[in-house]
Amino acid sequence: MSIVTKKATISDVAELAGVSIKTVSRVLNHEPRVLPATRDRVQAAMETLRYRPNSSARRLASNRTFLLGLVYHANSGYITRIQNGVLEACHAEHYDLLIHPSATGCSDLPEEISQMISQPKVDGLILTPPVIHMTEVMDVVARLDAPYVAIARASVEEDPWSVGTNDRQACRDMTHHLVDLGHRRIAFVRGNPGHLAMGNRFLGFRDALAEAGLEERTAWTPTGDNSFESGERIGNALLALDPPPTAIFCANDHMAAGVMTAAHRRGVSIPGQLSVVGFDDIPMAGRVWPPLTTIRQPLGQMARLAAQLLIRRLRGQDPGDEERVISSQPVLRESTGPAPRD
Amino acid sequence: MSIVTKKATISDVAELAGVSIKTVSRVLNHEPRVLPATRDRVQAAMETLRYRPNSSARRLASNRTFLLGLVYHANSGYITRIQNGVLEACHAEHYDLLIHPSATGCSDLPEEISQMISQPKVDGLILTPPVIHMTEVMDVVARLDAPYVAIARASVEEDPWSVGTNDRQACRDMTHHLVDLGHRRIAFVRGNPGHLAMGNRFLGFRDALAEAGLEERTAWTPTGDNSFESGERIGNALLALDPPPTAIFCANDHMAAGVMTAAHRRGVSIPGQLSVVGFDDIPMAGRVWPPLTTIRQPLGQMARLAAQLLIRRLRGQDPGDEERVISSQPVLRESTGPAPRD
DNA sequence: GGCCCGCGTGACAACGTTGTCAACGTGGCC
DNA sequence: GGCCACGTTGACAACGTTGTCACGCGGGCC
Repeated sequence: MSIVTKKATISDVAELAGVSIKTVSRVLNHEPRVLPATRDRVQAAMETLRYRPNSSARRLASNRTFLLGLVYHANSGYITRIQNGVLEACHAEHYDLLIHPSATGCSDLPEEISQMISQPKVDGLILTPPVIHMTEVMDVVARLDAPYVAIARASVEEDPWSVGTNDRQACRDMTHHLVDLGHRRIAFVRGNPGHLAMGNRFLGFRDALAEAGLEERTAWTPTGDNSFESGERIGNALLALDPPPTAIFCANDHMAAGVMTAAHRRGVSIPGQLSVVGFDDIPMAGRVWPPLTTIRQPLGQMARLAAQLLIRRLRGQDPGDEERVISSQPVLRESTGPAPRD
Repeated sequence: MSIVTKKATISDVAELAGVSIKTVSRVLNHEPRVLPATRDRVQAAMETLRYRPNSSARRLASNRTFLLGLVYHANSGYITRIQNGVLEACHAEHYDLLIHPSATGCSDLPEEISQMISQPKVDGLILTPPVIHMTEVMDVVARLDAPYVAIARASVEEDPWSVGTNDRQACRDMTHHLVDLGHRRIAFVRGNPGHLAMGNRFLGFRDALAEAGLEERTAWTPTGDNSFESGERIGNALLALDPPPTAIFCANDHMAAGVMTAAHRRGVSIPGQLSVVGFDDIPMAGRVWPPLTTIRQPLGQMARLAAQLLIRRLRGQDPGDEERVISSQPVLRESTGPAPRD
């Protein structure tokens, strides 16, 4: 028995199984025209020799890379969950993942993407906000006819190669929940204007406001930039109003955390004097004080589905009729409560 | 002028530059024996044709992958910063990154790593805690003689292919800071026992305690598992003691956040009645209430250095004499203050 | 019975680079 | 002047797979 076994190659397998190299290749690639008996013999031989296909050779010969590219903004904060979801799907389909963060103000992103596709370094791209809202990027993708799937683009209806969530409906429901708790002075901190899913969240808020017969005031719908800092700044401004809102709904959790910090600094008690709501359910949401009521965006599921869709696309299949909108669910914690009596 | 230009290949460049394919290859790989004039001509030709080397062909011919593998635990929470640091270094050296999360209880990690190396899918591995503390994993790595660099292994001295931080010294300093604030009843929440860097943090705490002439009590040095939940549980237990500690130093920020939540629930004011300190400076640390005093672990820098080291290793070079211990720095925020008078 | 078609298989040429080795020219040294 | 060493270059064969096409064989159809 040999201690050092040289790496088995496809022709070793072919020889042992008594077939040609090509037939082994067919088995490897699950091609249909192979006799079951032959297939078994080949598979047994692969097992015996512990054969693993050489990915570099496959890449060169097939002109594919078996890699998906994940393009995201370097400090998005959500990336871990997305990445994990994508990896699950990749693993199941024997793809690997190449990750490509884009730094802020990195003007060469289109060029870099162009190279990833045409080099080729990846077979397809998974695009996340805010990258999907950068027109230069989407132009390049379209020009190269690069296979992609977008996560959390504005509307899933317009682009069959995208997955999203029901931002609008979820925010409408949550707003009604606040109304039911007795709140009448409800503020909404809007997110980054370029980010279309954020726009949908605001629309859901307005839907509910209109349905509840509440007036929408400009002073109560300020716009942040999705950051904690903007939340803190805007929270301060809102709480300085007279009368101040009794509930502040933020388009994401980071801004909600900022609002909570502003409230704490001003000695405003949560939820006694002020209810705060976020969106996303980032890991931090349940770990701040008080635990934040929010809406859980199923990023992991969305990402997994996105990767599956992309692989379908790479195989030349249809998007399929699977639901591409995955519901976000309310998570009621302790940052919300009945409206204070005036 | 052609709209659709077929992808330029190395022989196109060779033809245009009037040299052989091999010479172009030499220029591409920065081999020394090329006349400057020739080099310039080739580079000009590459520029003209917008030539990009085909990574699949390079991989096959050179038996390298130009990929580094990042192995980490799926819900480590620190991964984003590490990943970004690694990517910076990769980008500079024209490497790409393959990420490989390991789920809890995934017993096949050794097998998967073995395949990554021998397939080959990656040229080398960057290993992070807790993976570096799994003996089965490290056995496989050693057996395959796989090039790797470890991040935050126990001691950098023992393994030249590792980077770390000064956990012990930083914790010693922070403990002295608490003593200077007048604290005498200081608890320390220890981290996951298998995680050696966590052990060093505790040692630093003990150093300072001894230096300050304070007694170490078993009841005040409980052990958690690095999670928020364990921090909350242990915080509750510590605050139920009589007398309770006036300061709680946690081996990481997640547990510190748990302790803060326990304190809030019991109506214990921070920092009025209790000072809380963490370690890591995760993004959340500055965004909880009150903002957490902690120690910033330079994960990004460590990761960048790790990737650079790995690439050196892949080139057959020495580790070099660059400092492989990057200092963690105290970050004084609002969760710490003078000890309450009894 | 001849024809055609489809299934299972194999021979052979790609794929675009890098590694090996040999060839060439130039200059220094005996 | 002949020889060797060295710096520069090229011809050619790898690298391990997949794509293309052709082949043989059996069965159904007229």
